[in-house]
Amino acid sequence: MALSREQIIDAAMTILSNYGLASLSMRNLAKNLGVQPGALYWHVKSKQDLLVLVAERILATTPAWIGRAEAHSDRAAARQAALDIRTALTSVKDGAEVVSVAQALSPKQLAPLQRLRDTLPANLTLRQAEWGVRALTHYILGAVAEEQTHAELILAGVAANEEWTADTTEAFIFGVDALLSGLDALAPLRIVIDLSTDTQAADLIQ
Amino acid sequence: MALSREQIIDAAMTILSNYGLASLSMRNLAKNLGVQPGALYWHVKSKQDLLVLVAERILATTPAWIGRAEAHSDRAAARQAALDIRTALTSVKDGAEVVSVAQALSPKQLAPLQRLRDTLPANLTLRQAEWGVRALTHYILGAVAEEQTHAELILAGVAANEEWTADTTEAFIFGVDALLSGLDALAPLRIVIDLSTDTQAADLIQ
DNA sequence: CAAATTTATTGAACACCGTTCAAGTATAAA
DNA sequence: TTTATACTTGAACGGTGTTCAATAAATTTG
Repeated sequence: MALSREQIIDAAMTILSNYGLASLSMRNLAKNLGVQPGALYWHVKSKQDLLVLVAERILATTPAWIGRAEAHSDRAAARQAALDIRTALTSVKDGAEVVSVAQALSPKQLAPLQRLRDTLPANLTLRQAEWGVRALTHYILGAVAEEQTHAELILAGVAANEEWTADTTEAFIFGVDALLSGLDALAPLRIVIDLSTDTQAADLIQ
Repeated sequence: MALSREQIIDAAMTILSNYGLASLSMRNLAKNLGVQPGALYWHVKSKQDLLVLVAERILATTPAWIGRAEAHSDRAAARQAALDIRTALTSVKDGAEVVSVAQALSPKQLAPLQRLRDTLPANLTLRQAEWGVRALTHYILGAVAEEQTHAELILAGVAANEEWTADTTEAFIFGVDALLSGLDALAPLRIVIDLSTDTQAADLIQ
C-alpha cells in the first residue's frame, strides 16, 4: 500500500514516544517505514511541517469541552483546561518541546491552545484576552518542557533527584492559578446586563 | 597569541548578533577565529557548554541592582527586573532562545534569573517563591522568544505584520503584571512583627 | 486492452553538522 | 638545552535535512 501522510505522523509519534525528539530524524523515520528518506518529502513539505502536524496530533487528545460556552469566566474550568493540555503534552516524550517548536514556527495554528481563550475572565479586553492566552501558553509550555527534560535527565542519571518529582503537579497548578488570579485582578470592571432576563433594564433602554 | 575561552565567547556573541543562532556552528565559529574546529574543544567541553557561557554573557548586561534588599516586595521593582532581563535578551539575535536552551540544560545556573526571587512578594512560602520565579522565567523566556522569532519571520518576509510590533512592550508588561498580581493574591497572609521597633510585642514575648 | 498521464518512490548526491584523536608545534620550566 | 606542559592541526567518523533525475506503480483516457 502507498505511504500516506497519516502513516508518517503515526510513525513519528511512535518514535517520539519511545525514543524522544533527538531520535526523530527523517532518515530514522524513513527506516521505520521501510522507505527511502526522499519519499517522505512527497507527503510532507519539510521536517518543520511534520513537527507542526505531530504537535497537532499531540494536542488532539485534549478533551473537546475545553472552552465550551458554559465554562466562560469559571476559574476552575481554565485550570482544568491547562491541566488537560499538560496531560496531553506529558503523554509523549518531549511533547512540550515539540509543541513549543511548532507554536514558534506557526503561531495561532494550534487550536487547543487558542481555545484557552474561552476559559479566561469574560470581561477582559480583546487585546488583554489575547495577551492572557499567550502568557498562559508560554507558562504551560515552559513549565512542562522543564518537567520533561528534568525527568529525562534524572532517568539518564545526569541530574540529581533533589526533592523533586512528587509535587510537580502542585507547582504547575500554582503557576496557573497565579496567572489566572492576576488576569482576574487586571480585568477592567464592566457591568454586564442580560436584557433577556433583566426586564427592568430592558424597559429603561426601550 | 593563543586562543582563549573568552575570545571564543566573544566571537560567538558576534556571530549571534549578526546572523543568529542558526549560524552559530562550531565550524563557523572556528572559521571566524582563523582556527580549526577541533581547537575549540580544548577550551570548551561541548557546544552545549558554550551556549551556557554565551547565555551568561547575554544576561550579564542586566543591571546589578536586580534583587537588592530594598526592592523586596515592591511590585515596581519586580516589573523593572523583568524588563531589564527582556532588554538583555533582545539585545542579541535569538537571545531568548539561547538562554532558554541554556536554562533547560542547566537550570539554577543563570544568576540573574534566580535573582528575580528577591523581587517577589516577601510573604510567599519558600516553595511558592521558587515556583513563582520559575513561572516568571518561563513567561519571560517564552514571550521574548516569540517576539524575536516573530520579528525575524517578518524581516524575512515570511509572516505578515498583523498590527503587531508596536505594543509588544505593553503586552509583555501585561503578562508580567498579571503574574505578579496573582502571586501577591496567592501569598498567604502573614503578620510580620519587627521586634526592634515594636516594643509592646517584644514585651509580650519576653 | 493499450497508451498516456498522473502519482509515488528510489538512489545518489550536496552541503552541512558536533565531536574525537593521533600527530605535530609552540611555549614555558628545569 | 632538554624535558614537560599547553595548545593546534588535519583528518576522519557518523550523523543531519533536503533536492532531483530517473524509475516504477497506479490510474485515467482513447
